[in-house]
Amino acid sequence: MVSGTAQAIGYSLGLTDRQNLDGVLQSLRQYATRQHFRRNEVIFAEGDLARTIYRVVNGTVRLCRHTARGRRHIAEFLLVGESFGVAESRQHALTAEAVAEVILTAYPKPVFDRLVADHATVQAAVLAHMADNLAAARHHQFVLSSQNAKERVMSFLVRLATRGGFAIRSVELPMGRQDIADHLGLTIESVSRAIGALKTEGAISAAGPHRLILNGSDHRDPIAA
Amino acid sequence: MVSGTAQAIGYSLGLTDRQNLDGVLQSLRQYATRQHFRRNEVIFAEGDLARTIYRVVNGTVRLCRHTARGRRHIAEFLLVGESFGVAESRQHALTAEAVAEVILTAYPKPVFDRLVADHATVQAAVLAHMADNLAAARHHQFVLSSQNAKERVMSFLVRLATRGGFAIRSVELPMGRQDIADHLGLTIESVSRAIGALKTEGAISAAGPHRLILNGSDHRDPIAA
DNA sequence: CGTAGGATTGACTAGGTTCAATGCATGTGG
DNA sequence: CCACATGCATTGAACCTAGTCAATCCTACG
Repeated sequence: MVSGTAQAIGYSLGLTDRQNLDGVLQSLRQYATRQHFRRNEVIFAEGDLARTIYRVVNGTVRLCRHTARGRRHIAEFLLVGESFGVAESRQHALTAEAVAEVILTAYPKPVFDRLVADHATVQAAVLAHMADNLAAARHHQFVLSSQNAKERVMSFLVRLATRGGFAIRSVELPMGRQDIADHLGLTIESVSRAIGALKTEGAISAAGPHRLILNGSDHRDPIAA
Repeated sequence: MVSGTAQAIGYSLGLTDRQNLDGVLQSLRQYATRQHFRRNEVIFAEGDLARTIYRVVNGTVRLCRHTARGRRHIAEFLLVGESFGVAESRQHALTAEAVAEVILTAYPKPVFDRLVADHATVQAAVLAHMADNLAAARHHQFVLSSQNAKERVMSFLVRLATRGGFAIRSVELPMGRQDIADHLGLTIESVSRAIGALKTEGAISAAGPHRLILNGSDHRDPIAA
């Protein structure tokens, strides 16, 4: 995911930028295949054997869990340039689905695992990747446990906007309202109303349901606030 | 200097046998110190430099985050035998506090890091440890986003009871109601009412506020349910 | 056009929070 | 040994946010 920690570890070990996870995968490009998935198509399911590591070339992926009672929780969205399936030891703990049309690069896990076993710098990259995932998961824990509907939606928009680098004011929402709801622990109606409220407050503006603009430099971290 | 020493230790102790994190820490026991903290004492704070890895010898630790508005979120509790501070690259992302009197074993991080860098089996252990943490964090995401007050409390009790091994019916709650509330995203009153409701339903019984008994084999996984 | 799927809005309800009071231990000083 | 204070936990009542159920509105696409 966003590789803040990866950078830090990389520097502390005197590595170059190529030794983050992307660089590692790059070095496996001769083993890579390109895969294409349609909207809502399952990439792998919870419990499947983990044979492949993926990197998003285009589109958006959701990592989710379905309950027998029909409830669904989306643990994470993967955007362009982000990788998933790296941490799994044997089986996938979550289901991966294409939010919309998705193109992925697929790397065979055995080859990757061998690279990990043989190179300390690769191991550091994997550790950093997992540390990033853990930090993201714990941030989301905080959002879910301590924020109301409007705050959750705003946190989500800000995180989307700031993924992978510096703040951007214009946010594209590749996923539908139901996906957002299942990620934030809300209903689709509450998400809609929260977005509406943020619009009337002037915190955001809309250029269609899937394109929002964050107004003001008010994107302060709700944790610090 | 540190590097050579750590490597020598690794070899001399036959690290291949010590595949989990506990075994790894065990091999560092000559560098370990014992630390003692009182109830509510801060072990390290968010933002502190990560110099030490801890293992709980006795008592319970909470990993939490305090906001400027006075809200608090407890990401995780650490019980006897569990380790924390392993994942941190440079700074601690969370604050660690003693829930009650706590005794910890402290391992200097530089020595540990050196061991990690030099031994593939140690790296595998650290990766497994982080994968466990990530799985726990994502499970908690699910609890927070998809369950109501009673379900959250029940999930919490079941997880406490089944930590580290097989199901136990009698659960000790080392933490107070406020800690549980801040972990589950509820208020102290809702936790109290949920426990009361579970008692009248017969799902649990109480032998004092800090000792509960889980009745029935009804500890079904709410995810599968 | 007309249809279909998603998004929005409205009215009502329910579950959790808030505020406030009471209960129940433990500990301390007279 | 009792009286009181202190810190949690529990209980009660009013309120409010988000959920539920249902209708309507878009907008993209045959």
